[in-house]
Amino acid sequence: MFKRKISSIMKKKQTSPNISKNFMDHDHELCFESALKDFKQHFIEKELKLTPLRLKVFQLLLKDHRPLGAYQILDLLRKDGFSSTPPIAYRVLDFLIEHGFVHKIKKLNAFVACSHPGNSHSPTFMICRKCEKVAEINEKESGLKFNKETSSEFKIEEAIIELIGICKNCTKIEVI
Amino acid sequence: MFKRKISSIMKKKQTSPNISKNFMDHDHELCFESALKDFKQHFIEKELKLTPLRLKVFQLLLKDHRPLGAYQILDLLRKDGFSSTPPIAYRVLDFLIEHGFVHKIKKLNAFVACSHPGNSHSPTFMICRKCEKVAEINEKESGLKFNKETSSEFKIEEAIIELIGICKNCTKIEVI
DNA sequence: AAGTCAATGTTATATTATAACATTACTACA
DNA sequence: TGTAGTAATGTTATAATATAACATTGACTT
Ligand SMILES: [Zn+2]
Ligand SMILES: [Zn+2]
Ligand SMILES: [Zn+2]
Ligand SMILES: [Zn+2]
Repeated sequence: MFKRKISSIMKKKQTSPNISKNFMDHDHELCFESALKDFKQHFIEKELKLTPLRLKVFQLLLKDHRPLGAYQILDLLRKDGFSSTPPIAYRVLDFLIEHGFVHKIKKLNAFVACSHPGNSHSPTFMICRKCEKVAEINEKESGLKFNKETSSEFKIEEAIIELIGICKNCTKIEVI
Repeated sequence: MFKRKISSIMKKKQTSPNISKNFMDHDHELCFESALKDFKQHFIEKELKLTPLRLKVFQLLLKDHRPLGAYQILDLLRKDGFSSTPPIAYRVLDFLIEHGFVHKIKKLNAFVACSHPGNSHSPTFMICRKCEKVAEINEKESGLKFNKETSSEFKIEEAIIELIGICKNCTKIEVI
């Protein structure tokens, strides 16, 4: 009976994927460390060079699920003693984007750490205009699909999908 | 029997919406004039002021289903004797966007004439990276939907959806 | 040690967009 | 008919975002 209860909880967790974790209270220290570990692991697997600059930029982007603009990143780099002219940020960001560790949010001209690094993918972003946090959901989670018509008419190579609105947490706060 | 044939043709036209007309050969003069007529009609209905500048910018955007950047528009305006400092273009574009006559393509930092003016909507764009033309499809045509999970987790107010790829016409050309 | 190469640093500039204020030209109505 | 109000356009300056081109560094190779 006890076991059953646990398994029921487990099941509930699985069927309700935590797609908006980023917006809600969560153990962000754990979240941060886990993402960082993943990041480092991918560098090893792909035999990429993890330099202090690349690490620093990724850590900055992991801070709080809020995207950072290139010039915000430069300011933060300056504080840490790195060089801080525009190409520094853009080059590192290009590298991290190319290898799937970072995405650019077109709506904001800003950058976020990828939530599913390693796999190339066409992510969908939810952008809360209130708390300004961003969550990335993958294709399966979003339930997003184009109909046969569309796919037969146009060979899709890349999809930019950004949803702007209000997150669950900010809705909750609004009601109070 | 003759009537029947016609209605069958009509039906075929309806069930196969011409969502990628913009990419294919078509009577663009008709396309242009029809869009322009619509545009003018909406100005009357909404009691907006159709100035020479607004008309000119919209006409420029109707030219060939290719988006134009603000500074491209300014160059074209200059040739027509209009003033051509940045705020001129951005203000007119803001106005046209606000009233649903124009959209901005984030991927390209460029602007296109709306294909379904009058109705506020969250359009989906198909952007051909080869011929650089753009087609707008509405929600029903795209068959795009988010699952219940997503909509319960996040209150969507605006959706930016841009599909980059190769259009039907450019695919055809590639094969040849 | 000299050569190679990727990463970072530096300088300059391109591209996209907005702020702030001035002028024009149409409307209202005194 | 003049003048106050207002929306549109014009002007000047500058902000924000991004890239080109070349120099330096430092690790690794031979
Ligand atoms: Zn977190
Ligand atoms: Zn929020
Ligand atoms: Zn046309
Ligand atoms: Zn094409």
